Amino acid sequence: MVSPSGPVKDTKPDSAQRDENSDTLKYQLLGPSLTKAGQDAVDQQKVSEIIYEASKGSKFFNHEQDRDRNLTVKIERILKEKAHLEKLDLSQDLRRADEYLAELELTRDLSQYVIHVDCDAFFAAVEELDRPELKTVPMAVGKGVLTTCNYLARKFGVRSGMASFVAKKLCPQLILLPMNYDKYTAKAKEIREIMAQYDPLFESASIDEAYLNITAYCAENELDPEETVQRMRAEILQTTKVSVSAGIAANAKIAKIASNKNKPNGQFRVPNDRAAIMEFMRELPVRKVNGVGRVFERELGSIGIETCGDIYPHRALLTRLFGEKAFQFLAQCYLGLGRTKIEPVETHERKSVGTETTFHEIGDRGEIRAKLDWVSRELEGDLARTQFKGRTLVLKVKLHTFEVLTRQTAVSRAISQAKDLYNIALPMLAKLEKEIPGMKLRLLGLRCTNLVSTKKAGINFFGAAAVQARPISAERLDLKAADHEITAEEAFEGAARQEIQDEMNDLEQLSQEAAILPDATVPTEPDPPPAQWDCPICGRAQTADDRVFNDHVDFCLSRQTIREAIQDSSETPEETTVHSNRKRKPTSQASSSDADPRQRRLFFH
DNA sequence: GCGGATCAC
DNA sequence: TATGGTGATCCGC
Repeated sequence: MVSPSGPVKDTKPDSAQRDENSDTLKYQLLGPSLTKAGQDAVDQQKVSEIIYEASKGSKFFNHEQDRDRNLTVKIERILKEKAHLEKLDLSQDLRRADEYLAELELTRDLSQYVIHVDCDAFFAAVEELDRPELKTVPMAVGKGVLTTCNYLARKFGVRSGMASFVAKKLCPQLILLPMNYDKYTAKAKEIREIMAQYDPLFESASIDEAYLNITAYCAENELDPEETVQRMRAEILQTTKVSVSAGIAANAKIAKIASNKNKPNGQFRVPNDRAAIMEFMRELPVRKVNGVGRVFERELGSIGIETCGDIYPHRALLTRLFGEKAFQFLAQCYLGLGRTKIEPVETHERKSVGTETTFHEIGDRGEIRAKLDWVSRELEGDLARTQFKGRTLVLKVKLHTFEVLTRQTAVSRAISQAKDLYNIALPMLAKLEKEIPGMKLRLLGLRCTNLVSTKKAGINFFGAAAVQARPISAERLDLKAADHEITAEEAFEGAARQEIQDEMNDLEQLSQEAAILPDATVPTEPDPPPAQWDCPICGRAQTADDRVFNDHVDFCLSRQTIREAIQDSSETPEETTVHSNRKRKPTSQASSSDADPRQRRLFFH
């Protein structure tokens, strides 16, 4: 935690500097969804005061204050660097920037009609369908933190992402409803069925958002994009009783921005015309662009970039101040470029599976282990559902101060069982406890990365569905070259190997079905000796050296697995008990693609 | 490759 | 009294 020695005296901070940046902090506390719709008629000044007063002195508040101070320091560095750069000869940087802009311009594609469809206050709207009387009162969905609120609630300054007790301060009569995720999923499905008629390859960006390419539909039906979208929105409203808003543009980035223009129950089009697009972007606050959050907004603002049009005069500085990726992202913002390729989300390759849970502050080591046990089992279930194993395990903790730490361990073999997850995670946890005496947690999470698919290999190798299996299969086959095409022979070998692996896994799973996690819930474990830890599997004392220790645990795990597999192989029932569609967790799919500032997407045609 | 940070929803 | 869960990417080391 950076603690600047005393309040920062800055020559020209964001706006006005009062008592220790309370302005920027208050702005920070307003939350991330400030730029969303429905806030125009709200007295932000008053709202921020109320939030500030409600939060003051809490641990959350103190953490936000720390972050705010750190950002102020970082911005100071940026400003100093900028002043330094301006004394130099930047003609090289300027030329490079202009070359890149020219190169980007060549990729501009105005031939497609892309739309972004966004349900209006979706969760709240679905609840209002069941209970129409809620339409006339301010209402929000979510416990602890709000996920959505209706437009009446927004009039009070209530927003998604806000702590509910703060929302109650802003609007004491606010009705709070618990989430009904299954209900929202069902309604989302109805809406998607309609959207599929307009673009069968549409892309779900989240439960309540989608991108469609309606170019073909417009041509076939001899309709304007605007008429098409009117028709689709009317159809959705009529048959599902949910209103949606839409943006129409030449690419996904602008369509997304446009869908917020006439919310709720409206649509907005930016014509497929270069001049119109450039003009639209020129006055657009950078914060409206997907990928620019509160932090980047402040950083950009500090050097005088508030709208996308402001990017151009600063183009020579951007790479040095924010990095290559950020420059490329901003260049696309200035030009109004974005992807035109819309594809089903299933074609995306998943990169991680994780679970985390927040609880009341816990300092007791036994209780923390019980939480780890629970999270391990949750993750096992999620991995079974998604059909993955992981070769890297990431432990995440949030301290009682709201500070977040992660630790990861690479495992030589892919794991998915609660017992393995727990056993790999425990040493990481123990090490943290050693590093942070008296550690108190408010969150614990586990995530698997470096995924390996456990889907049956069979048809995927030869059938049309091969697209999904390819990248992972390549890894499974130990192919070194990423772009290596899989031959039928290799595929067969891979499939055969997979069969064996699956069998092993099944045996493993069966053998552990009755087994309780070893030492999983030992209530009070004495502190490990300062220089050594006990291996969670064999119990032998090991050194404190990370690598040696982890290697040993890994070794123990694989040995144990083999032993159990042999023991149990005499009695192998037919079927493995797979955790089939158990409780469904709100796994909002990753919203895809044009979301990251540092991610560049070029589209050649 | 690891850990911190940012971002979206 | 009290501030979420899932997934992704980028940066600096």
